[in-house]
Amino acid sequence: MVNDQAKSAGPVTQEHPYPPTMAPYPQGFGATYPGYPIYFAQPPDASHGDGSNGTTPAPPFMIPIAAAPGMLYPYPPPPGQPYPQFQQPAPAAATSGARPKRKQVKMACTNCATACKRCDEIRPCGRCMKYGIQDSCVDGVRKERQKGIKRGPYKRKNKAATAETPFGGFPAAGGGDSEWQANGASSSNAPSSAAPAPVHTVSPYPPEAFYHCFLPPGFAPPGHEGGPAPDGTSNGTSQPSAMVPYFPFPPPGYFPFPPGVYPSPPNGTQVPTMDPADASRNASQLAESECRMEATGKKRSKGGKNGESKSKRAKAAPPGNNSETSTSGGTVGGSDQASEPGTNGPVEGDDA
DNA sequence: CTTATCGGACCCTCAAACAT
DNA sequence: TGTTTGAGGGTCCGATAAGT
Ligand SMILES: [Zn+2]
Ligand SMILES: [Zn+2]
Repeated sequence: MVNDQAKSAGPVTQEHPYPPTMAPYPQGFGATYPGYPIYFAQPPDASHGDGSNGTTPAPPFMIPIAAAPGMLYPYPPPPGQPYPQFQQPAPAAATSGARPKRKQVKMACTNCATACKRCDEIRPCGRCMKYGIQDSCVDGVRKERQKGIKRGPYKRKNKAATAETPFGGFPAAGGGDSEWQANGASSSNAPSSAAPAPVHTVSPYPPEAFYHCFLPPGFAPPGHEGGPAPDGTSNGTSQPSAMVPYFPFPPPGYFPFPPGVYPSPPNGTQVPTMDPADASRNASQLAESECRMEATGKKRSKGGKNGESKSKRAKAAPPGNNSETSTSGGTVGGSDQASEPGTNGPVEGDDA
C-alpha cells in the first residue's frame, strides 16, 4: 500500500556510493529513490551552467539534474550521439507521493542477501566489488516452491475494478506495475490480461539495479530482465538492453571507476582490482556484516506455513500498528536453511 | 559521524482455484 | 485451456545500535 521508503526520506548515506568514491553527489535529485547517484542525466553543458556564480561547478559526472531513478551516465555519449531519453512517467506518482514499485533483482548474491542489501544483476555485484570480495559473489540457490499445497477458495474480484490503476497513472504502459519492467520479460505469466501492455521499446526507467554503466571494452552489457544467466549469457537477445546506455569507452577525461572496481570482463581478462590489503579488510568487514541465518538464525523463513501468511500481514497491517512481531514466528520455520553456503557464513571472511 | 545490524515492508513467481 | 488469485520465497529499505 504505502511505500516503505516514502515513509521517511531519511539521510541514509550508506550503500549508495557504488560509483565508489567520487565527489559526494547531492541526494534526492529527481530520483524517486533518494540517494541514488545520477550521472549525466543530460548533457553537462546543456543547462546547468553553474559554477559561474562563485561556487565551483560540479564535476561533470555528478551534475544534479533530474533523471529517472537509476539512470546514470558515467560520461556523456560520444560526440554526435544523443542521450537516450526516457519518457517522464505520469507525474501523478511523483507528486502524489506514490512511488513506482521497487524493482528487485531476480537473485541477489549471497553476500548481499545475507546482509540484506541491494544487489544487482551483474555478477561480481557492485556491493561485492566495493568490498573487494568478488570471489564470493555468487548466486544463492533459490528454493523451489513446494507443490501440492492446498489453498482455500478464491475470492473473485471484480474485473472492472482492476481496469484502473491504483494511482491512475501509467496508462496502458503495461498495466500498473510495468513501469520498471523491461520489456515485460520479467513475468512469464504476468497478468497480461489486464491491459494490452505493449512492450516498451525504451523503458521510462532503467532498473534501479543498474549501477555499472561503463563496461570495459569487450564486456557486453548483460541482459536485464531475463537476467544474465549465471554463466554469463544474456537472456537471449545479444543486443544491449535498450535501457542501459552503453558507451564502450569513456570519453577523454572521464574515469568513472576508481582503480579496482571495474567489473571483471567475461573472458577472464585480468582487471585491476582493489588493493589486496583493502580487499581483505573489506572482506572481513563484509563478512561480519552478515545478518541473516548464520549469525542470528533469524529471518530467512517467513513461517507462513501456519495459516497466517506473511503477505496477509504485510498488506493488512497498517503501518504503526504492527502488534505482530511476526518474525519470531518465522524463526521457527526450521525448514529452510536458506540457500546459504551456510558454513562459510560470516566466518568465511577469512579476514586475513 | 560512519558503519553494521536487522525488523519488516515490499516484490516477484507460480501453482491452485476458477472461468470459459 | 486460459485466467485469476494469493501465498511462498525472496529482496532490500530504513531505523537504530554500535563503533570510531
Ligand atoms: Zn550482491
Ligand atoms: Zn555480490
